[in-house]
Amino acid sequence: MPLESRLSMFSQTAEYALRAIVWLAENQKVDLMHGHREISKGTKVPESYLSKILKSLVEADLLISKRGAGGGFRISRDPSAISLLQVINAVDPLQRIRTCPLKLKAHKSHLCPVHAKIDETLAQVEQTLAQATIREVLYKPNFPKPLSEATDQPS
Amino acid sequence: MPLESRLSMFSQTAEYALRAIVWLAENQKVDLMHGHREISKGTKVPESYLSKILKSLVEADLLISKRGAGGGFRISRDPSAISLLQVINAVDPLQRIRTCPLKLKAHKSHLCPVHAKIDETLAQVEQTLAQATIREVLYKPNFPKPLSEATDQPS
DNA sequence: ATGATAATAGACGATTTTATCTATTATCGG
DNA sequence: CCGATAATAGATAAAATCGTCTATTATCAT
Repeated sequence: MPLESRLSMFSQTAEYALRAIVWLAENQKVDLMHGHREISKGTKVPESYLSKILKSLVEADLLISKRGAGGGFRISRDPSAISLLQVINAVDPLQRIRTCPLKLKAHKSHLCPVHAKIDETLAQVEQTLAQATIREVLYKPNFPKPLSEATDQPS
Repeated sequence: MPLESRLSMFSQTAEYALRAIVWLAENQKVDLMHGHREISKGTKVPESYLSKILKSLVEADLLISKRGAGGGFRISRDPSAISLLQVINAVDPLQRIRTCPLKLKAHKSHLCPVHAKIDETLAQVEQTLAQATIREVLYKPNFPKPLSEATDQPS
C-alpha cells in the first residue's frame, strides 16, 4: 500500500494557475479587467490563494494587473503566444535533474543511468508542455467548454 | 517568483524507492539478503524512512523480505521484469486524470481540452516509465556506476 | 529454550505545500 | 481631496509529505 498520494505529478498550484489563465483567455474583452473574486468563481480556485498565484503570473509577465476601481487582471498577450510550460514554470518550475541527487562527485558531469532515464522523462514532459499553447486548450468543437458546465457534444 | 518548489515532478519517496531497488539489483547475490541499514548506507536514504519504503515494495511483490538473523531484503525477480513505473506505483502511484478536477458534471465522460492535454502528458510519462526496466538502468559502459562513486568514463 | 538479529507496525515530530486573514498601497469616480 | 475599490504584502493556520523513534513479532544460532 502506498504511504499517501498526490493528485497528479503536477502541483495543485500549477493546476490552479492553468485554470486562471485559461479562464482569462476565454473571458477576455478589450480593456476590461477581471477581479480575483470573479476569477475565483469561474475557476473554483480558493479566493485568497488565487491572489498569490495571480501575482506570480504577473511577475512572469503572463498577466497584466491594475489596482483600484475598475482594476483587476488580464492576459498580457495572445493565448497562442503562451505555452502551458510558461504557466507552470511561473508558479512551480518544472525541475530537470541537473546534478546527481546523491551528490556523488563522479556523477557530476554525467548522470548515472537511473537519473538519466528520469531526466529523459522530464525532458519529454518539458517539450510537450512547451509546445502546447493556451490557445490550443481553449474551446474546441466536440469537447466540453473549459471550466464550464456547458457542453458541446456531437449530435 | 515561484511560491516554492519541489525537487522534481516525482516525489522524494519515489526517488528513494528507485534507489533502493537499483541498489538491490546491483548487489544481489544468491540467497543473500540485505538489511535496511546496509541499503541505507548504499543509497543515502534515511534509515527509518527507508524501512517504510521497503515495506511498500514488499507489499507490491517487487521485493522479498525475511525477518530475523540472516534476514533482510532481496529483489523478487529479474531486474528485466520490473519497470520503473511498477516501482513508482508501489510507493506513490502516478495518477492519471480520470475525472474533471472541478467536478463539472458536463465533463464527466469527456475531459475539457485543458485537462485532456495534461492527461496526455501524464500518459506519455506512464508509457515511458512502463517501458523502462530496472535492468536498463543498471551499469552501462561509459556511464557512472549507479549509486556509486566509481566511474567508467571513456578514455 | 534463550538471546541476538532484523523486519513490521504505528505513534510522533518536522518540514513543505496549501490556504486564510489582515494590513497596506495604488487607482478611480465624484 | 475623499471614499470606494482592488491588487500587493506579509503573518498566520491547516494539511500533506517526509522523517524519526519505540515497541512488537518473526527467525536464526547456540
